[in-house]
Amino acid sequence: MKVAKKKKIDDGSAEQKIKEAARKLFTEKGFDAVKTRDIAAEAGINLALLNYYFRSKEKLFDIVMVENFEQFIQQLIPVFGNESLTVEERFVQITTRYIEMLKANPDLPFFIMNQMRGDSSKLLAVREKMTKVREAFLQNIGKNMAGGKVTQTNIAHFMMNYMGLIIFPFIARPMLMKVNNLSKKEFDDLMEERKALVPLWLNAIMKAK
Amino acid sequence: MKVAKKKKIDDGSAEQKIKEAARKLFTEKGFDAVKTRDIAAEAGINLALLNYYFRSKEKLFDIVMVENFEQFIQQLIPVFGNESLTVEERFVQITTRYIEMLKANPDLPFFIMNQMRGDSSKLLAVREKMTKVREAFLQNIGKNMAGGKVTQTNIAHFMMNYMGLIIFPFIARPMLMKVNNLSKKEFDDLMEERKALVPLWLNAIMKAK
DNA sequence: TCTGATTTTAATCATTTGATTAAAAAAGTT
DNA sequence: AACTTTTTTAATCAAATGATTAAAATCAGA
Repeated sequence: MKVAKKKKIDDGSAEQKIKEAARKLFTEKGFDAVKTRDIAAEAGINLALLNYYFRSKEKLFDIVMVENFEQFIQQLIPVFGNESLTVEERFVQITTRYIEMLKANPDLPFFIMNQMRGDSSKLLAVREKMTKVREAFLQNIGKNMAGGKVTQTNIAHFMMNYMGLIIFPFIARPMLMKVNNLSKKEFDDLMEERKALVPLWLNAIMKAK
Repeated sequence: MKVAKKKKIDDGSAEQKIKEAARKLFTEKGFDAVKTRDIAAEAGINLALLNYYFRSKEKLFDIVMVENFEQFIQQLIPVFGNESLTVEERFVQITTRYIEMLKANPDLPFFIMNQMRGDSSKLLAVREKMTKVREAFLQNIGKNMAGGKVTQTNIAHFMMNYMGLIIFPFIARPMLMKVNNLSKKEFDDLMEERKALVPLWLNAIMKAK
């Protein structure tokens, strides 16, 4: 009677476990830094299973990437298009939602920025989504702009500022936590504050000069 | 006098060429994505030379990293400490200098952020520099703050905002260029504009609410 | 020019890493 | 149970990769 009990506590299918492990590691460290054996270990499965289910490391990564891009962009469009809200309300709502999402996925922005460098061949799948985001911005910043009219330049600066205020803290999170001696909770509290502050600041920026 | 002519066009010693190639590639793509053979090829030298001069890929990377960190921080301290300038003037000058430097080294911020994640063992060499930056900020934002007094929270938010406005565009540069269809020159022109705009915006933010 | 040190090269090694294979184990069907 | 299919494993492969070595080329000083 050797393996009478056989620990089959199997939380979730192997396929699912692999995908989750891959998502965690890839998002955290990027494609090159993660080895297939790391993923197998993290998922607690045999290395061969990875190739059995996903054919290759790259295929697995692609899946993770598309999902991550979706999550990164997802939240923006619906709110921006909501006609029953004033533009200002939209920005408050977007900011709140977005920071909320980022608190749960703090490594996401860095992952995205990392992908946007490197080979753009993979980005075909997400290119149209990017365009949509730009259009959403375009239709929402017109009346708030200082001069009153929207230019190419305006839009670019605005995106940089808005995304910078929301996203940058998460990209720089490890540095900010080290430099300012912040615990994870303290960092999250700061982000919580920014839900209300960023729209305020953004308004001040647009009115400035 | 044998080798009077000898094609010794040799721009720089092999050691220098290796370091430059390494700096370029590591800064662009990170440690894992760059292979020692890539560096050798880029430098136009034999692979063994890399190990002859620098012992290992990691040693070479460490050199590049420390130099990059120096460049990243360098410019801040002297200006922040300049007593002959008003605080506002300091921010204008820092912003201008910093954007100038980043235009010449657009991949630097991403490299730095990338290093701050990952193993913090290597960061011991740059830790004190980080602390200095924080102190410099601390001594320069007091009087401009809305409430008049500086708190832990204030500093952190301020760093996020200021660095976000200056640095984030360079981190998101590939994305911003794709989404907004910007040429390299157009991007640089935007950055040029921000030299004057960021201090303005920053002021507006601090006064806001 | 000769000699010894330095620099560079080609060839090779050992490990890592992504992937495959053949077979065992488990689950499902009749 | 008998079998068929699906899932999982251990063993192994081939290529990529960081590193080393011994010898060749170059250089510096007499």
